[in-house]
Amino acid sequence: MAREGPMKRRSLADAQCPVARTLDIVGDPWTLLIVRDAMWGRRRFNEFQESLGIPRTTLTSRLALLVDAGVFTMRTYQDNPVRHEYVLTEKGRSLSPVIISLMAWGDRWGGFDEPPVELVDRDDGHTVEPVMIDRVTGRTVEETRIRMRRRAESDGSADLLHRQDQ
Amino acid sequence: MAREGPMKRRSLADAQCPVARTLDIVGDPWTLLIVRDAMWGRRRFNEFQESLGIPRTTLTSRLALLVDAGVFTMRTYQDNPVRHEYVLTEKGRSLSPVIISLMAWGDRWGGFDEPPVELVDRDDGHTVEPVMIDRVTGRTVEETRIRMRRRAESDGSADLLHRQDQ
DNA sequence: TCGACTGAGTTGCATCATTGGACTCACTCT
DNA sequence: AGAGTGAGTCCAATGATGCAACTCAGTCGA
Repeated sequence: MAREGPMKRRSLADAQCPVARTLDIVGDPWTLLIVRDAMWGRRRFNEFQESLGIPRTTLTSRLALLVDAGVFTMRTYQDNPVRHEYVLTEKGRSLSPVIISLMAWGDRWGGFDEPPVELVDRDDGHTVEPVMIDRVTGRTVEETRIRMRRRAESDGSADLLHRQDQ
Repeated sequence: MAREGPMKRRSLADAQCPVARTLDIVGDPWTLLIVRDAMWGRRRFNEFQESLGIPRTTLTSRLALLVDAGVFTMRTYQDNPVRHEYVLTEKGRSLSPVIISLMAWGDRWGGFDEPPVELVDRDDGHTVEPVMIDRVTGRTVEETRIRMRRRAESDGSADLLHRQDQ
């Protein structure tokens, strides 16, 4: 039976879930590492390529997608031959909570003896301890019993992340 | 020139970066959606499959990896035929800050008119506003000028996420 | 009691994306 | 002049993803 049309990777760009839409952009194994590297200050093709060991072809397509999605801007810093660097936009910089929570999880569960990276305040040098809290109560998200509620379609509501086992 | 050895997808399981180690587990397009679904209370194969529209083969391998990584536990709720459900472990539940920051980013940049999902406190019903702060100063991560410092190897230090353009 | 259905997969195959390696092009440095 | 560099592109091979159909052990409804 002839299959018709290409088998495209599903796109979540128009999903109703904000998590899905985000993952449509950053939900592949490389993208968030590139963003992390950019936050470390890297901005050139070869810097990313060497630091990550990512295949050049993959990096090319990844960067194109990210520029397209508005996470990076391409700035030409030299013509002839044309060379550009990739700088995070405001949209890209605001991924920092994502990166930081991934880092925190890795620190806790990654099997390190001690966290290999620490965050320090650039001004006074103290060690930053990132936590996600509820701005309203000031309590951490982990200690709050959170329920997700769907707004439109007005039907769903479910408990989030508290043990549902028996 | 004969290529030798299979061309395996690179593994970041032993990377020195906690972000990389985390992405080695959850850095594919489906995994975090499965975890999100589990936080919504889903636990059975078909619940995930229908809700996500994920191919069954992919779901099978994804769940196996996640059980293997300790993010889910498999609990048999019926023998003959054997049926199990997938429940988040403590390790899995502690991915909530990741999911929540992805959601926050999607709400802000996903092009929604209004956030389609909201988080409410299950006890008193108020709308939870998740923010990532520095526990030390209480300021948000976005307003803090953060520098990353590598611990071991003791060489690296770089600014994080503040505009490096000109 | 027979047939339809369900849940949780497995099997088969087609197509897509990622890899690793080599090649290009337009300079620049020694 | 020759080597090096930065940023890619081109290619073939392999692994991952996608779709459809099949299985197997029961359960439901008529």
